[in-house]
Amino acid sequence: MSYKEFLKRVDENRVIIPKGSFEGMRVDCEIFINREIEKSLEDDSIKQLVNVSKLPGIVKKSLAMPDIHSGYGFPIGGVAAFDLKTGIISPGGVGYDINCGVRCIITGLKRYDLKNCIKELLTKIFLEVPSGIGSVGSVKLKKNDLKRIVLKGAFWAVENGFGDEKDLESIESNGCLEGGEFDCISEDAIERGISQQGTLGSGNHFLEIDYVSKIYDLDIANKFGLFENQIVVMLHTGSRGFGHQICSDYVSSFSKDLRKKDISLPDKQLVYSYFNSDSGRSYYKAMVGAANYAFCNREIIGYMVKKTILKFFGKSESDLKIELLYDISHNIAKIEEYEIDGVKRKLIVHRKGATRAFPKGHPELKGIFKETGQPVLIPGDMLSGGYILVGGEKSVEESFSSTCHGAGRTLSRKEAIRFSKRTDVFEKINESGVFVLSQSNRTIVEEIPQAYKNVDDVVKTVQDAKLSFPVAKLLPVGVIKG
DNA sequence: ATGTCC
Repeated sequence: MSYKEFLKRVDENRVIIPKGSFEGMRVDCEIFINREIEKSLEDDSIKQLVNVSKLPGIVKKSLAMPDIHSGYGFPIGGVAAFDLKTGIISPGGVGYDINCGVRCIITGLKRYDLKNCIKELLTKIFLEVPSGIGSVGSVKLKKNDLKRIVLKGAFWAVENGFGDEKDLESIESNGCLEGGEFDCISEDAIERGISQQGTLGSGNHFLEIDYVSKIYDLDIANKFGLFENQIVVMLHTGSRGFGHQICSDYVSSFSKDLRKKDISLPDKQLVYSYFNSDSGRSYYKAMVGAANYAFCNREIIGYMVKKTILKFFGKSESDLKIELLYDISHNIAKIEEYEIDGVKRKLIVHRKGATRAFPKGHPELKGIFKETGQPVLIPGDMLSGGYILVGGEKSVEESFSSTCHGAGRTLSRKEAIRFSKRTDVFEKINESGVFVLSQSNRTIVEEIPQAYKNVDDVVKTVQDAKLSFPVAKLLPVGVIKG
């Protein structure tokens, strides 16, 4: 049986699976996807989306963005909101890399300035920022430091000289979620977290030097300080082994609890606990701790990148104008309020491989972002670069204020490795003119451009659906793949 | 994503 047969196209950018198509569905499923990307939609990710629609307390719809692909329990690219009083919270709805996200740093440099020194500069950054699986050592933490990071997020970096205070207003939730609790985090997680702060990690994590290849909205680009041929840095990482251990601890404890209560699941990976329960609240507090760890991680790495570039050119901060544009989360569950059928309700919104995208005027946005909408940072594959978007006017009502997070995979990691055995994947990279560095060839092979959807098609869908719209397109010059 | 299988 194919899940695809149950898809009904409602407009050029959306398909639904109506409630009732499968037993146990509590709400409709809805995927923002145009006809072009629908061709690469896999049955397994639709099945996962349907499974999510069966979970207790789900509100409105089980949603997915055009970059949907198969994940642990929940699909990546999925958005699911649950009632705070009657609904659940699920580690699989957040992902193993809690608060994985993207940071964009803008500079006063132009493409031309790096023409003859990109390899040298990127190599310096590669030596400065630890990357690769199990990478350690960029900041020495004591247990009390970790405790404070869990509470304070990116602010810890600022108060310890690894960040700038003015950065905080350009980080989603100011770089700190409230309610992190150290006591809800295992000794194993603490042990892993202590050594990994300020490291990039592996897999799809990266640090990229791009140039602005196109401006779509001149007014917003001006407000953001973006201009054509400008050099910007995009970095993508999360909470490393710390968040991973927290996710895996709660997956196993929730799984035991559910077995004890004899509750059957549509998929054993779809473990959950009621938000309004001791175990549910405990996961939430630990998840917030990991989210704060990730905010701190990106702040520290951003600071190291800035220092390295300044030293490389022998210039001062004011000369090179290196500033944080924005820092977003795309693996997180957040408490947000929405009006549902005329009634205001508090929900726990799970965004797994989906980005918050508040439109201009949203009460939570401050300063310049109130006028422009929230910046949304979208990486593509390592050769295609990515986009800077802003939240669009339909996001709040249509998608719990969410949009896509990237290109989305078409090949699993295993499939990418298999593909690489019969194709010379390095040829394409070498011919591209993009300088790629990695600790591991395996990472490159898993992350080949052929393993990803076309990011332009993904962005076109969310733009046409008015969930977010493009401000600038970025193209890579040099890439560090973890 | 991940001390890529305690």
